[in-house]
Amino acid sequence: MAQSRALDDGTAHDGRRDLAAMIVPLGRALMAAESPVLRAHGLSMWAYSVLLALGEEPVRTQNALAQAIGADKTRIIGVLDGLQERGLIERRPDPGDRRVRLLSLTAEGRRLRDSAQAGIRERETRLLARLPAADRTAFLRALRTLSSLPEDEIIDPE
Amino acid sequence: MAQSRALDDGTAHDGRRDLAAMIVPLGRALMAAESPVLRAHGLSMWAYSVLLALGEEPVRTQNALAQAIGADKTRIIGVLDGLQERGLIERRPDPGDRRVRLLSLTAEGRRLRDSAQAGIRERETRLLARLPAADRTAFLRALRTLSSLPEDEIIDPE
DNA sequence: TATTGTTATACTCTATAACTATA
DNA sequence: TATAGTTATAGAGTATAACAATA
Repeated sequence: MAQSRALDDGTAHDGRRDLAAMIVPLGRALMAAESPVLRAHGLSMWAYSVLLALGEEPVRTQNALAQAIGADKTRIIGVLDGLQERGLIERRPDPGDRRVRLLSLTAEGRRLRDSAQAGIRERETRLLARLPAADRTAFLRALRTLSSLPEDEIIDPE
Repeated sequence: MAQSRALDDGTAHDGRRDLAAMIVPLGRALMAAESPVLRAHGLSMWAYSVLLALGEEPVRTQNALAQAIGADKTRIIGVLDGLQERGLIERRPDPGDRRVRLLSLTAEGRRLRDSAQAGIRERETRLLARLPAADRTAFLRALRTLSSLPEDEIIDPE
């Protein structure tokens, strides 16, 4: 039968592996790289995500917060409990609609988030230093473009 | 207290989010994009990974195959059973050491893999078309560089 | 009746440990 | 005894469904 691939090394087409085959393990390794920093700050991955999301913009409902970080609303309840007990976030009922919880960072939460993020960024910088400067900026620009696309357009690009 | 971030939108430093915060959801979306193609071919994500890994180079032990695709050796046994039953892979004892199983793709396995990969690549191409050509090539080059690093060097870059 | 948050349950995925067969 | 593969068990993580409070 016809052999449609010059080299049978999994790098058909333009000589690369599938995007997901490169990106997913890279993401896993990046999470593993973050983990000691987060552990030193007493934060789980989800807790750190929450701190980041609350810094981005004040969030009005827990459901909205959960969706913003790609989690189920039931998933983050324990996380919010822990952060609140440690005084890193505030969670109080909205006077206007006492069903919803207004979520915000405390000053200490902001400090901890910044400290953890600084450690993470430092490692990222060293990793990115392996790329030529031009590739690095293009990589980051492309990454920002792709990661800001709505998920639908990634799943089914036209 | 001092506000160390000009804008509190989670984009400190060089105006971007954490690498993992961009890459991990992107990887998830890419897997979601692959999933209908794989389902149409009757393949799970792990089964597809196995077909790709066997295409890259013949593998001598199941343990080595599992590690190559980032799985536990116990995790892929059911996957191999299914692929073998469908005649997509061959799995026979090594005559030299009958403990080990020699793993290889059949012609039909190769065909199925190529067909699935073609569908996946087509979607990827449309997605990457959203990037300027220069960014696209730099992105792919950088991605190949980073994803080919040993995991240790990503976790703890010097 | 609908919605927010919560709790309880079930399900999936993954890792660990125990077993067999070969060496 | 050590290793490759397999099976069985247990654990973590996640999603689904039921519940209480408020609107």
